[in-house]
Amino acid sequence: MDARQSYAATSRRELTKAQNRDAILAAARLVFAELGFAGATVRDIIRATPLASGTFYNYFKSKEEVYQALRDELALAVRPRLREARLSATSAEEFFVGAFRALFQFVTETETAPERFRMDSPQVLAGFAELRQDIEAAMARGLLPVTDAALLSAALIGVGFELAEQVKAGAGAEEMTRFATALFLGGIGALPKS
Amino acid sequence: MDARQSYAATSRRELTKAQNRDAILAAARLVFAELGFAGATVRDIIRATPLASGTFYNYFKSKEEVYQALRDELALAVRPRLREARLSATSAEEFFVGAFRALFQFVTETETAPERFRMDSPQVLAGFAELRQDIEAAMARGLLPVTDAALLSAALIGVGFELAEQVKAGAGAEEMTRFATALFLGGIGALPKS
Amino acid sequence: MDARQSYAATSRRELTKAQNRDAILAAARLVFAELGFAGATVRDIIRATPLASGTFYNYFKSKEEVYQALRDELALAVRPRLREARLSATSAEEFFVGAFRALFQFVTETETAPERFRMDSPQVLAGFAELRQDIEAAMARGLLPVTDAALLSAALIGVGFELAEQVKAGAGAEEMTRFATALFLGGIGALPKS
Amino acid sequence: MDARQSYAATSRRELTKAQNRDAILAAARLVFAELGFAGATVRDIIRATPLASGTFYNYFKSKEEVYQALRDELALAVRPRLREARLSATSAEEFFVGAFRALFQFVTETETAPERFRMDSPQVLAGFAELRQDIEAAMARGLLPVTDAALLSAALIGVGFELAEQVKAGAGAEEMTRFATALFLGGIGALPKS
DNA sequence: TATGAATGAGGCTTCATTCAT
DNA sequence: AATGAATGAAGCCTCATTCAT
Repeated sequence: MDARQSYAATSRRELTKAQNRDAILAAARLVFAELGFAGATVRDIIRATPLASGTFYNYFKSKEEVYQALRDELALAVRPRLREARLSATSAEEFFVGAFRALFQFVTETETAPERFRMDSPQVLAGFAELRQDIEAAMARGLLPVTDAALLSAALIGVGFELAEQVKAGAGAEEMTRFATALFLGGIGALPKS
Repeated sequence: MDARQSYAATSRRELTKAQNRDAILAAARLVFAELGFAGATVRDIIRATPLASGTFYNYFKSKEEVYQALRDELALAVRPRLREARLSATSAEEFFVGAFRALFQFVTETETAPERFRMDSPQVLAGFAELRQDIEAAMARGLLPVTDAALLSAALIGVGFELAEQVKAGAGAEEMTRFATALFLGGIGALPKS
Repeated sequence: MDARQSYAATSRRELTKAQNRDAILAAARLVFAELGFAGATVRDIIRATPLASGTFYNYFKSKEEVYQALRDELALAVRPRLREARLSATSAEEFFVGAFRALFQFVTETETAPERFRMDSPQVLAGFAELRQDIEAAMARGLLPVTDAALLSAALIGVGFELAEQVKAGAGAEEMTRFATALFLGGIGALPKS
Repeated sequence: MDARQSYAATSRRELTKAQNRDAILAAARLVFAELGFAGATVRDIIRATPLASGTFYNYFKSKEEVYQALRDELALAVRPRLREARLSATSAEEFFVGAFRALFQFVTETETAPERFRMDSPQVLAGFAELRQDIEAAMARGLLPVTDAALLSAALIGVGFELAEQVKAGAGAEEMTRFATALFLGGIGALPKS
């Protein structure tokens, strides 16, 4: 690579740097989603990019690190949206509609969203903790009836993740939002007749 | 099996054999729960027993095989109980109480019950299919209001698994049953005040 | 096993002892012939008998030992016959006819005779050395023309083993004897027209 | 390939690659020769090189594969030479001289040539079949007297391999060629006096 | 910085052999 | 002596990571 090329090369290289990182993250998303963390190999990931195996380590120190980056990326993207929706609610209905809609829309946007994998990651657990705090706050504000916040939180998470799977499988985010909201507001009697 | 027979029929050898198999299964339960299928190694499993590495293969042909055995064992144990509870219900309340109680009691009895990982195993999927059939049948019988059975099924699964985690963490099966049932029958307004 | 049976059992056991040893040897013959020493496993051998794996070690200290026993058995059986045939020869023709016939008949009798495997075993090498001595003696006696005994010996061995394969594949011992003898006595011009 | 190109085309990297592959093949040749296929371990092979265990698998997918490569390499190298020698013969003497000389010279050149082990590989069997065809063709052309081609072929193979061992042990290729040729042309009476 | 071969720890599994019954 | 499960060394191979180019 001679001197004449170096300037152009430098800027192209910077572009490439960001692109490479993204390429690896994108590939990792797919691979982890399909095989899980332990089942996926770094080779699987780089094979899904045009890069060489060594290049992987220019961007991430280890397999563990991409995994973290990926989860952080996801959690950092959803958590504020969920938070926002819950905090701005002025009624129980708004609380549920807002939270579920934010979740399901996120799932619709991101191909490989809230995975079932590794629900014990720090970011995910932090998200759960936030949910519980928000529920407690909503109870305090009189938005939600007072009950065991931990259990209500768990129920929301269960229904949220399970219906998110339906969204991933093609169901409409709005429809899922309506269903989940109705269930939490009034139980089976309130569910949309279909 | 009376005393005279028990010695001959269950020689020390056979006893050990059964104990070893159980020891491996128990260890596998723990290890798979902690690390997932791909993350777990056969060494991890045998290290959690007093046995030697080769002994593992006297009982199971491969890591896959213990995993299957574990799955089948669990699913075969819960599925009939859940089924029975749902089929014998004569009201919506009985339907939910029966099903949730069966699940949570099973979790209480079995130390390491319904894992969150690998919900895609044949036995588990079959259990999900059964649930949906039973819901449809209950709707037909007029027990449950008519709504999207797939979604109601998903919601039940989500809440069931999530509260099962609470049970594993020490919550009472009866309390969880009451909470979940109340939620499905009447939504948040019906939840026990706590 | 009570006292009444013990006498009969004792003699039956002795019978069994010899039978077991033979059963193992017979099985080993087949297995080694098919898989070679390293490729064969003790399990392969005992699976070809009605015995249990541990029993193997009541008769042979190791896999190596059966292998030795087998080879010794074979070599001890052929070597005297070959020797006898060569020493009693009074002409070149008798020398070759006698030696080849002894070899090919032995192959016919024993299903799994002179294997191609492990030609470097002590017993086999001893047999080769004997052949060479006998050739030298025959040269000294004027039976065979004087030439390099080592090479003639090698040629005999090569032809002998190769035609023995034909015998194992179904060719007649007499026909092979005629062919080999003719070749050594007069070269291709002397071979039987066919 | 001129000097300017050679540096670029054969980078140190590529050179090493070729060298490593050769190192593995050479080691495998020795190890298989000594222990046979089943007896040899991949560890044995890499221990005979300065490489690491994993490196083996950068060059060959399995133990089977090196073995095949070795076989093919040898057979592909000798077979055409043997063929050529036999097909161009215009007399029985040329037939034998040509074929034996080609074989023994090959053995001289290649350190670890025609092994005695595993004569049943496809390539080796193909070589045997070729020999037989050539013999039949030579009979048809009147070069060789008509006799059982399979048996003559077997005898040639036996003598060829056995004397090849002598060559490997230090005997001269020409001397072995003379000996073998004389034997096939005229039997023991025609052998060189020594 | 990109490359891709080299590395070697570690995974799964087989098997000769031992040993309690 | 016969049995067959237990043992653990050792085999084959994969893979995260390093390193020379």
